[in-house]
Amino acid sequence: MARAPRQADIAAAAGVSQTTVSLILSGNTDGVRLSEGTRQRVLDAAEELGYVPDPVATRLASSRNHMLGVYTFASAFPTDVDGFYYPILVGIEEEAAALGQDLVLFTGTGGGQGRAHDKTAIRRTRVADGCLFFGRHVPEEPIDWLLGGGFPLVYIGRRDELDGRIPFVGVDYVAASAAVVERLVALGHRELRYLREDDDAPSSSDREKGVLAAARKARLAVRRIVVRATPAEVGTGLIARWRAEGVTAVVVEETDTGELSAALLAAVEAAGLRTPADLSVAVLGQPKDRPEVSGFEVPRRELGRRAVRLLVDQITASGPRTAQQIFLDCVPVAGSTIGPPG
Amino acid sequence: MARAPRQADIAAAAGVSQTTVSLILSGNTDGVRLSEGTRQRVLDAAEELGYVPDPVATRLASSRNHMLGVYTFASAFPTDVDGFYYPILVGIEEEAAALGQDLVLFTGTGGGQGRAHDKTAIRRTRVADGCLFFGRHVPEEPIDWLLGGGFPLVYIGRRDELDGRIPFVGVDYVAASAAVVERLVALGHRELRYLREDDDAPSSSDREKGVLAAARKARLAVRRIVVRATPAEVGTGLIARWRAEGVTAVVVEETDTGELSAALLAAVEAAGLRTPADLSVAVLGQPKDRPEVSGFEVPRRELGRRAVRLLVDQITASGPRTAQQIFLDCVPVAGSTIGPPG
DNA sequence: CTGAAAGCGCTTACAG
DNA sequence: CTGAAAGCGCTTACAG
Repeated sequence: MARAPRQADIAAAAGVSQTTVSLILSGNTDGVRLSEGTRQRVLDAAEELGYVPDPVATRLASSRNHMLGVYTFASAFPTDVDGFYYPILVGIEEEAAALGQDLVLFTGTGGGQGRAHDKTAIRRTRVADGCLFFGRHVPEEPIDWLLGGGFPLVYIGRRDELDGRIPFVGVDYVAASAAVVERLVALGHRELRYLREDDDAPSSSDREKGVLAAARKARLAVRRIVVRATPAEVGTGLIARWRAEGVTAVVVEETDTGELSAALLAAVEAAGLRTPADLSVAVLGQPKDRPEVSGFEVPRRELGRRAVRLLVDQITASGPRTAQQIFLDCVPVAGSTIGPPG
Repeated sequence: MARAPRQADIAAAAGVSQTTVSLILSGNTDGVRLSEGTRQRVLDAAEELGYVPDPVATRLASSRNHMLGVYTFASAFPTDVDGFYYPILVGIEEEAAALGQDLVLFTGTGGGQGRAHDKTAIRRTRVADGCLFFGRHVPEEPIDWLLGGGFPLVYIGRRDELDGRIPFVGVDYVAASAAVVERLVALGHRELRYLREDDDAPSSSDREKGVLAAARKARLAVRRIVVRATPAEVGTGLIARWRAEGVTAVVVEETDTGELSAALLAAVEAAGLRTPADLSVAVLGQPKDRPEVSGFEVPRRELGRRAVRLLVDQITASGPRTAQQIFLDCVPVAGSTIGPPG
């Protein structure tokens, strides 16, 4: 195959030095004056030869290649929870395109022999100018290593590992969850439950925090509010017990799989209850294809866009960067599954 | 922060040359013998200093960067037809991971001022070792340019532009469509229609070819079989006319948007007809979330996987490459919307 | 068995 | 206004 043209080839064609080609093509004309004729000759030759800068060489020499990494700890295109991550990716692509950045998807996690493999794969992200990360956990060592080396990175989702030094764009689940409980309280509910999965991701504990804060503020009995369960454990038995306890409203978390909220809604139906007449149900998030369910909408697309912007900010920032942590607000969804206690 | 250690630092610490360090660390010991003592000293020093190879430099020096480009003419993460492209991307990612390749998503098309922009953006794909393309059209000039330069590329979907020199992985719509018609004929249908969009993409004309071939072979009257229509034109009026003409079965193409098949199924229902009792309906493809519809399944995930494999083959092939064109078979979906003519 | 040297394709001082 | 040179951190012939 014919080799890709280099700056040297353009230089030969235009009768100038390779340095001049570099200066002209990179637009790096600070304090440098070049004759318009030379400029045009070089640009024409570049066009003629179909020149495309080699990003690897560019990067080695200057440390900018207009590529943003996207590191997902599982799969960038998950087959099970596609509905959840997809909008984030859409946002990332939109904003990257708008800012003239290409995206590098690191697939390294596929081979997967655990931690050791992660380490190598994560370090590979350095081929890009910076990298977006998402996943439920933070592999502290390699991330610390990247951070220590001044490598720009942004997490999607709140993270408090590494002494809060990880920049991220997260969702304000605390406020959104509290707002849902406040609405229920305003409707007159006094006995409610918060159903969550038994997994301590920040998004889960933030929701719990919001729920409890709002409950305390309304002086509700808080002791029995939080109920941890797997989707399999959610059935008519649980519903019956709650009814016996005088529960009039249930709030359930929505995770990436959406299984818990689906299980609850199914159990309520199986128990022959109507919402909100017999029981108010709100989801902390928005279940797929169920716009009638009360809760809130996570701004996923915006999450992707903001993460890209924060990352590019970091890359182009000149001074020492301070960890930036951004929270986005959720949009309340009125829905029709909550109402005054029956 | 202290600069990340380089091979030179290890060399200094171990009292050897940088070359030796490179040889030992890269395990590149073909025909080279190193004393075990030196080896151990170098490895210890590397460990001690926390050495990690710089991926950028490694790639510059070894001229392969293990990155595959993915060029979509619209958006890699489309917001409207996500269900269609997503499985292809899943397949691409899976196979890329299996082969140790990262993916570069070229987002350049977002800025979009038509052809000129395409050209630049497409040329940029050369930053990767090779590139996958998909989209309904082929921008001949830049693709020809890439091909001429020996740049490895693979299209997803059959292409016959550029004198058939474009390597691709396509779907055998001809055979799959013919098989559907053969099934209908075997059931006893003699008067059928093929409903297609008014757009001449290869995937549409291939379907038509298969339908007509099977119809001719069964000696059906072929003149009125093909009906071109937009989704908006498909309503109860059309159904009524077909009924009046004695039509007992309708075959409809499934495109990326799925609008045409959805419109037909809706019209049939609106006309108060049952399938297959009153009318047999088959879709050439598989409508989303309607597993009961008869037709065939396009192996989209496999399409992605095979495209990646073909691309990597091209990249690693040493001799002159010949254009490779691969067709994948569809999987018939029995479904329950076709039966003997009522 | 190991080192000096050239080169991957760029950028960036530094000289003219 | 433009060029020669060094350097980014590696790999890979080529000498000893």
